Amino acid sequence: MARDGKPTRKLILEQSRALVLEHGYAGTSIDQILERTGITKGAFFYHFKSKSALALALIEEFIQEDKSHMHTALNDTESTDDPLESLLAFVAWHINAMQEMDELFPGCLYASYSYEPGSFNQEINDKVSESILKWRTTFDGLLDKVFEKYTTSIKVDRQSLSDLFLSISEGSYIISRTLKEKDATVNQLQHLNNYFKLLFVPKK
Amino acid sequence: MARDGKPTRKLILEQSRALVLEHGYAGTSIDQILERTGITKGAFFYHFKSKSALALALIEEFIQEDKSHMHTALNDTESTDDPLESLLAFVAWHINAMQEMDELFPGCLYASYSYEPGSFNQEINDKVSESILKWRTTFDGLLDKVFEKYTTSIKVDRQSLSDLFLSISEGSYIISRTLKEKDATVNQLQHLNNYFKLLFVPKK
DNA sequence: TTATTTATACAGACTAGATGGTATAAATAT
DNA sequence: ATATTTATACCATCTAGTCTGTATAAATAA
Repeated sequence: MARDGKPTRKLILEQSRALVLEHGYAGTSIDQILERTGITKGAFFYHFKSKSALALALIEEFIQEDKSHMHTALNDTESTDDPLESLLAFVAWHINAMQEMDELFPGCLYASYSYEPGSFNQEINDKVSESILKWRTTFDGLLDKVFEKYTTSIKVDRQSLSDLFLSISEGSYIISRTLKEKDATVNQLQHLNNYFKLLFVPKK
Repeated sequence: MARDGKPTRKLILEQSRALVLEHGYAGTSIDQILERTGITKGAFFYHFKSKSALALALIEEFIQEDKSHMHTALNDTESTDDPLESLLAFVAWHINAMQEMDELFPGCLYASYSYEPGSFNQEINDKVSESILKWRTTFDGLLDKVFEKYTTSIKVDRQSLSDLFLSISEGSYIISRTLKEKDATVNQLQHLNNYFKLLFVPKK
């Protein structure tokens, strides 16, 4: 056959993601990508038929990784008896993952894309929405189990509780980026677990 | 004297902000701005000597508005005796402001700029950082007073507590934008106040 | 074995249009 | 009379995307 193109494709995706997170998608030119990767235009357009095809591949890869982490976290933290323990462990899993990173978190493509939706087609924007919703439904599942055995110490809005993890995560990424504070996300998510601990009390 | 240019400048800033929040800064061309405002290139470059001068003006105007809201909120909510009440009222002020909007919140320029820092010069990026820090120090002030009269029901990290408002706000904006759910921010911030209520207990 | 084919992977010049920005002269408003 | 705005032509550079050609390596056939 021919030489293996996978490393090249991987290199393009890696460097493109980094560039997009620093300049935005529209602010990232193909020439910049070529410079950063050391490949040529021919190679780039062999792997991606257009810039928007790259945008799609970037978000699809990011979504894959995101889902993968989510499932790993779910599997690693499902407790047999106590659903609150599972919930706290799930959040703690992500806290731990963040803590183990030795560099600043490079940023979330959902947020990046969401602040320039006009640069993308419907398909891409829909994928971002779906991914956000996936987080909501995942927490819905975890919280439903908690509410079977626990009640809340004060009255709260049940629905929006499912979005709090993503809210805090995304918000903390922005703080972390602008202030270049690596531990921002870890600290912020810890408060989410504090909230859960204070909020839920065993039924009866 | 001569005719007044202020309305034109205001129009440029208004429409540019909207465009930047939808396409990003790099994704917004001057031609797009001309089309949207109905003015000509001559008029644009009469008011802004370059595109980056517009970027600076946009963030400066946004920062002004942000500070103005912050001060109004502080003044409207300073309670004489109870610092916890002030804190809760300060958050509630923003919840209320969000609730009174009849359209979807168009987005935060801090977040927009922070996801394409490579498009801006140091001066602009520094202004964004400063603005984020301003929120931190503001909450530091409010929380310091709370900690004089209250203690926490569980052990928490005091420092990062000052960033939680901005974290939740920024994160909820992203959710609100992608899912086009107007009330996301209101609901998320309510959980912050819930947390504060549960966390703080009067000293002795 | 060796020559040839074939599919894949890449190189780099080239193009048409977009981009930010300039220049200029006339028109418009106060 | 002066600041503002229009209208339009223009420029250098950047942009995404195309094109033709070439290198690679495995499969095939002699």
